[in-house]
Amino acid sequence: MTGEGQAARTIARGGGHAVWRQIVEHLAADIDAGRLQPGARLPNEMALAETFSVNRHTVRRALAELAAKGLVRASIGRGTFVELPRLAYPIGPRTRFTEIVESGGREASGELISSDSLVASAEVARRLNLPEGASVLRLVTRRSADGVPVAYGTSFLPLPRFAGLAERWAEYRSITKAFADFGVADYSRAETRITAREAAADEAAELDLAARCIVMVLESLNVDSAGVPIQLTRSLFAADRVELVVGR
Amino acid sequence: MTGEGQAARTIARGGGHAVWRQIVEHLAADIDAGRLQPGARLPNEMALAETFSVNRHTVRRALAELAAKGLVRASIGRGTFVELPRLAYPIGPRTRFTEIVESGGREASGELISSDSLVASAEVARRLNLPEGASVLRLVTRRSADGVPVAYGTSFLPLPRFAGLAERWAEYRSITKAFADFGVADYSRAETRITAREAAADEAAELDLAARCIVMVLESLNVDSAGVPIQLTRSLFAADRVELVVGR
DNA sequence: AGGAATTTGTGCGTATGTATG
DNA sequence: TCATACATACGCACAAATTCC
Repeated sequence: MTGEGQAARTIARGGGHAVWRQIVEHLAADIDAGRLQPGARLPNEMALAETFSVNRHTVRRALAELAAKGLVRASIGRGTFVELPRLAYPIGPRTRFTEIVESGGREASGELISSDSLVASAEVARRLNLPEGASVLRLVTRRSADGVPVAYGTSFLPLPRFAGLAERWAEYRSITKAFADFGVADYSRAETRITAREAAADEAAELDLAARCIVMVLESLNVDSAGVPIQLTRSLFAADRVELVVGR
Repeated sequence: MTGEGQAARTIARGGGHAVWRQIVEHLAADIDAGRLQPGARLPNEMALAETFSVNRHTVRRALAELAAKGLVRASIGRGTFVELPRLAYPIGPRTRFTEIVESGGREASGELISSDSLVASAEVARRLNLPEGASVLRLVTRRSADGVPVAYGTSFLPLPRFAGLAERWAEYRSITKAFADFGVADYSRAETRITAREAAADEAAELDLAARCIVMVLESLNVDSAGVPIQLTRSLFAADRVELVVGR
C-alpha cells in the first residue's frame, strides 16, 4: 500500500537504500495492491527509467529482482509482464509423477528433451554404486501438469542394463512403463536430497519461469525391488509453483 | 553430478553464445573438476576480466549466475568464494535434531527464544485437529550445529495438554525429553510440507544469515503414538547450509 | 587505533545485437 | 520494412565493507 496514483515515485538517494531496491518495492507494491494486474504489461524500461528518474540499467536491475521473486517475466520484443501462476505439486517416498498428477485431476505430460550416453562422473558412479569409469545413460526431461512445466530434470541410469530406454521413454511417455520393458516391475525412491537456490538463466528458461526464481533442487535415487540403484535424478521445481509433501 | 563437460577455454564472440555464459561454463567446469576447491577464493573481478579479456560487468554477470547456481558466494571487501558442502539433515518419521547433529560429529544446541499461549488460527486448529478457538502453546526456537544456526522455527501445541512444556523444554534443552514429562513416550512426524523462499530481514537475522538468503520452509506435523497431532512446526532452514535428506 | 589498499556493489552513459509485431 | 523493446557488452566513477599495514 504505497501512495496515491503516480506521484509517490520519488527515490531517496544516498540513504543507504539502493535505488534499484526502492524501485523493486514500488513495483512490488503496485502488483500487490492490484494496480498492476496479473498478466498486465509493465511500462517499457525507458518509460520506467523516466518515471523514476534513473538510468535504464537501474530499472533493469530492479526488474531482474522482480523476476527473481517470480513477480514479473520479461519477453524480448514484447515487454515485461506480471506473472500469475500458482500450482501445487505433492511428492512422496513412492513418487510416480503420472499417478500423482492424474489423481489430482490434472493432465500429466512429459518430454524427453535429450538423451545420450557418457562415462559417469565419480559422484554419479558412487551414488549408482557403479565402478569408476562405467557408462551411464543420461536423460534430460521436463514434466508438466496441464501444460505448465513442473519439473525439469537430468537422470543417470546404468548403461549396459538400460540401453535403449530412452526410445521406450519417448514412446510410452512414462518412465514406469519404460522400466517395465527392462524387467523393472517395481521401483522405489531410496533417498531424496533437497536444497533450494536461485534458478540459473538456462534452468529458468526450461521451466518457463522468470529468470532467477527460486527453485528447489531434488536429487533422488531410485532402486529396483532388489534394492539395486537404477536411476539418479536431479530435478528442479519452481518454489513458487510447488510445495513438496513428504510422508503420509 | 554436473558432469564431464569440457568447457571451451576460449571466449567465442558473436557466435550466438553470450560471453558471460561462456565464462559461467568455464568457471563451473573449474569448480566441478576441483581446480577450484570448496572454500577457495576466486581471482577478483578485475583479474577475471583481464583473464577473459572482457569488461568487469560481464564477469559480474557470470558470477551472479554462478551465485544463483549455488556454486560461489560473494562478499564485499573480501572476494568471491567457492561454496562449501551443505550439512545433510534427514527428514523422516523419526527426525530428532540432537541425534542427527551429534551423529554427524557436531555439537547440537538449541535455544528457546520465546513462548506464549494464544488462540489458534483456523489453519493451525485444522492441522492440529482442534476445535475453532482452542488455545495453543507457541514456542519459538533456534537450533544450531557447532554454534552455527541451522533451523529457526515456530511450534504450536495443544494447550490444555502441554501447559508448562516451555519450562521443561528450557530445562532439558530437548523437546523429546520435555514430551516425556507429558506422557508422550514416543512421537513421529506424520507429514512435512516443504517450500522455499527468500528470508525476511528478521528471519535472516535469527539465522545469522545475510539478508535475502534463501530459506527452505518446513511445515511438519508431529503425532503421538496414538496418531494424535501434538505439534505443528514451521521451521526455516538456510538453503545454503542445509541439505534435507528424505528416506533411508 | 586508524588510514590506506583491496574488493565487491551500485549507477550512469553509450553502443550494438536480436526477437517481436 | 520498420519501429519497438529487451539482451548483451564496454567504459567510467564512486560507495561500502573488509583487510592490511
